[in-house]
This record gives sequence, structure tokens and C-alpha cells, in this order.
Amino acid sequence: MSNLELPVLEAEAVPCCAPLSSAELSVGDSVTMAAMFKALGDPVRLRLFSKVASAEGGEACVCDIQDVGVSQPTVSHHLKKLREAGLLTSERRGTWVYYRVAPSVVAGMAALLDLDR
Amino acid sequence: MSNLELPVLEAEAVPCCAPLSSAELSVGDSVTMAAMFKALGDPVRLRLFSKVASAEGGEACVCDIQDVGVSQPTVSHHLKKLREAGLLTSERRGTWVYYRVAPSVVAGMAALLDLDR
DNA sequence: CGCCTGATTCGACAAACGTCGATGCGCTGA
DNA sequence: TCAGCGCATCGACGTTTGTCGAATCAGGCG
Repeated sequence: MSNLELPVLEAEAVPCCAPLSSAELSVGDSVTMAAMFKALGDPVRLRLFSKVASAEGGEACVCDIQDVGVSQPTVSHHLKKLREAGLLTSERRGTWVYYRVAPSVVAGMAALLDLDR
Repeated sequence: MSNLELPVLEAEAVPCCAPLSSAELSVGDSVTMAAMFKALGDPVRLRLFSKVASAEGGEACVCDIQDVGVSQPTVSHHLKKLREAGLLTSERRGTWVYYRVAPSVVAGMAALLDLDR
């Protein structure tokens, strides 16, 4: 990854939104956006993300989604990756930690892939 | 990846298109879709993909896009990955090999990320 | 045919990744 | 105050990945 202490991406700051078909991606943007796609590039992470995205109220606590076939530390590790990529945000409320998707970040990825426009 | 000889995905067969917000992804679909996102999860590959997607006429030969800062065999390696993920198709015409994006596959990814609907 | 150019395949290697069990931290409730 | 639960971090491990140079394959052209 050549990911030496990547700063956690700001949840509301998507670097680029123009469709890939409209113009060539800059080197810097390609690094940022690739990190996001990479975060969804693991089946376990994609399922975790899916569980949060489809959760009632738009949020889910770890205990609700950790049944994905790997150990609890591994779930925590993957959630951290998704957080660091800017795709999820987390908040502790009492005993539980709740995760939500960062809508604008995901929208930015979708916009990038919207090739016919 | 536990990727023992994944078959090249059929360019026109996207397994799932419903937004992630609507329902939880199945295990099988998560594997398939994660492979696609993973293919875009490298800066070099994302730039190559971007170059093809934004090329005039919707296609580009390797020689036109291989200036991404890595050696030519590495470019070929990355293009193969993108092909195996179903995101690009290639065709040899004479001396050159031309790459195109597989629009429906990319559209499927975009649909998955379209969370507000 | 034999050479040149474009592109893929091969073999090797360091770095990054996914996974686990053990451990640590934060909060709640007895 | 201390036990217990939820979640994160640590340390270690085998596997996968990205990269390269060298070799190979595929066409065009003299």
C-alpha cells in the first residue's frame, strides 16, 4: 500500500467527483480514491460496510454486525480500515460503539464510476 | 485473497446491483464485488483505468497509457488484473492491443454505492 | 526468413495484508 | 471498588501483492 501513517480522511472532504470518463485522474487523486476502493476490496470489509449501510437508523453497533465469520479483533481491524479510508465514522455511546457510513464520501466514489455523463 | 484461479468474470454479468443501503450483501456477492473494488484499489491501476475510461473513442492501446511511473511489465500486470476483475476488455488489432471499459460492470459498482435510493 | 517493436509471461523478492490469541482500555452495574 | 462486558490494540504468523529484469510470444516489414 505504501501507506505509512495515512491520515484519516476527513469524512466530508471528497477530493474529486468528476466521472472517470470525463478526465484523467491526477496522481494525487488516484492515491486518495484508490485507498477508498481498496477499503471495499475485501469481502469481509464489504459485508461489514453493507451491514452498516443497510442498518435501521443508518447506524449499527459492532455487536450487531460482528457475525461475519472472523474473530472479533479481526472485525475491529477491518472497521478501523474503513474508518481510516473515510467510509465510516464511529461514535462511542456508553458501552457500545456505533458506526455510520459517510454519505458524501461514498457518493464521491459513485460519481467517479458514473461513466455515462 | 484466497484467490485460487478466479475465473475471469463475464463482462456483461454483474451479480448484484441493488444499493448497499437497501439490503445486506450475501457472502457470495461480497466476494465477487470485493474483487472488483479491489481491482480499483491500487493507484496505478486506478490511473490506468482512468486513462482508458477517458480515452477518445472509448479505447486506448497499451502504448498510449503506459506512462504511469512503473515498468512496462508492471503495466501489463495491472491491466491483466483489471481484465480479470471484469472491468476492462482487451482486443488485439495488428501490432497493438486495445483496452475498453466494461460499462455494465462499472455501472453495477456505481449502483451498489448509490446509497440514497 | 530474420529482425524490430509492442505486449505478455516468468521468477524472484521485499512490503503489505488478513488473520489469530492474548492483552489492554472504557464503561456499567452490583 | 471490583467484576464483567464491549471493543480496540499488540505481536506474531503465513499469504498475497506490487515491482522489477529477463525471457517469451505476436505481428509487421525489410
